[in-house]
Amino acid sequence: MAIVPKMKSRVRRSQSVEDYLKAIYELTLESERASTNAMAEYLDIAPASVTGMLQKLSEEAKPLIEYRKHHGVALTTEGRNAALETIRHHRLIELFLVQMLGYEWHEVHEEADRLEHVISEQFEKRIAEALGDPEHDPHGDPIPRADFSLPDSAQTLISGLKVGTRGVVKRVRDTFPDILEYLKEQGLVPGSEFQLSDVSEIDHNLHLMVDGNPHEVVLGPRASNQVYVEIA
Amino acid sequence: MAIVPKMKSRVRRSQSVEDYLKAIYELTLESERASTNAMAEYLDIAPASVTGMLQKLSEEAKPLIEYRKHHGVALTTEGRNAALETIRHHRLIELFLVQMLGYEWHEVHEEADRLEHVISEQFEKRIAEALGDPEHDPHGDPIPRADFSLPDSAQTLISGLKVGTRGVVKRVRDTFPDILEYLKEQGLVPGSEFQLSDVSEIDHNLHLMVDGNPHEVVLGPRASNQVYVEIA
DNA sequence: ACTTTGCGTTAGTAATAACTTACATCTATT
DNA sequence: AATAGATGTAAGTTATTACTAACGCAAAGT
Repeated sequence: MAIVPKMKSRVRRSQSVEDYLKAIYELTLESERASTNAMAEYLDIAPASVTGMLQKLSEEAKPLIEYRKHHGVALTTEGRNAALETIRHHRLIELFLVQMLGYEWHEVHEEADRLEHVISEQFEKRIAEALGDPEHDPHGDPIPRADFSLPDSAQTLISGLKVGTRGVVKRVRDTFPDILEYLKEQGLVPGSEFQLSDVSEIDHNLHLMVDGNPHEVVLGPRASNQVYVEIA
Repeated sequence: MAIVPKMKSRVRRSQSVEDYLKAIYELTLESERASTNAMAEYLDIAPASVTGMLQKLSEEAKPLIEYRKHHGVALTTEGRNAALETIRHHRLIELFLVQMLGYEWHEVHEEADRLEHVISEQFEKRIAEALGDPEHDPHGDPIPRADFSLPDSAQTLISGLKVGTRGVVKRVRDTFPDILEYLKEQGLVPGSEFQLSDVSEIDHNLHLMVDGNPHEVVLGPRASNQVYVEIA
């Protein structure tokens, strides 16, 4: 019998499971653990369904998550790596769609959300190569490397800046397509330079002048918490 | 309320349903109707499962299939179009993987089988454009057009030729990956010229000389029924 | 026309992943 | 410490899509 080279043959996880892992990863960037309700809202699923899935996942032999009743959930190292692999897929696909297929910046999220679960290691490798092993996706989010390490990325939220500050947009989270579309219309994309002209203390609105856009741009808190910058 | 332009928003069919429709399409190229057992074998599924799915599908409001107990199944016009759309996806993706991502001819089938179910209309349009609205995939299979019409394709099986005939390989069905790999090794790919040197009446083996390959190539019936040619 | 036999169907079950409804528990405030 | 309101869990159901085992139909031979 021929000796077949041992492939790093990824364990096939269901689309659902991969989505749960991604959600936990994103939510535990903010706080230590992700609560059941936060998960339910993030995934647009009933809280009871989340409980069921978390129990199932945490009872497996080599658990991907660490779940404690009434005290939320966190990822194990295994789970974190699995989440990063899916996120790597997602972000590589987004860049691929923009660079190689001419998609617009704001059109790629849904497509990537479906494709990320079905592409092979080979596909991942080939688009990474074709794109020159990129470190950031079209929104400026860091693309996890194949070894699960993360490139540097902007951590300064635009909502925390002082009036008068000049800066460059580095990164816009892609959670809400409507926000993406709005920011694109206003010229607020990674690379745009701007100056913060005013901050309203009452409603936390940001007023800014974006280079190349003659009108003032107003960002509510929902939008301004998605935009990361580098101070000029 | 704003008037939203009516999108040709494809009905989302499950991966399973799309696979059933593709199978019926392929099998009804040979005979009028597809039998339950033939479907089961083609899809590698138990016959009872096939019966269940066919009943479910045929009881829908606008059925995609026409099913008669004990007498097999055929596609309705709706079903045929749905099958052709999936097949269009599959074949466009295969060509895309070869031309734009450097896949080998025989590596694309599995990847396309997964991707064909999840790409959007937009993705389909963009790769079709990028590839110049191609009419044939890397195996020479015709790519259905967006209006469900089919380009011409070779219909002459190599297994029907007389000894001494010279011809050009036009098309190799991609149902069995092992056959594909073997044919590629022997240099029998679309475009290859050959001469049929002998036909064994006993075991129906074909013996041929392929231009560029010094050795004689032998094809059993399983392989030779997958290869279509044009006579020189 | 009768029977055989293979093909197809029915019936009953399982896994996955969602749901709703009703109940339990935790936490913050009094 | 008691308790209201927020958050979480349990139980039971649904939809898909597969399975096995056992029975029924139909086409072909006698």
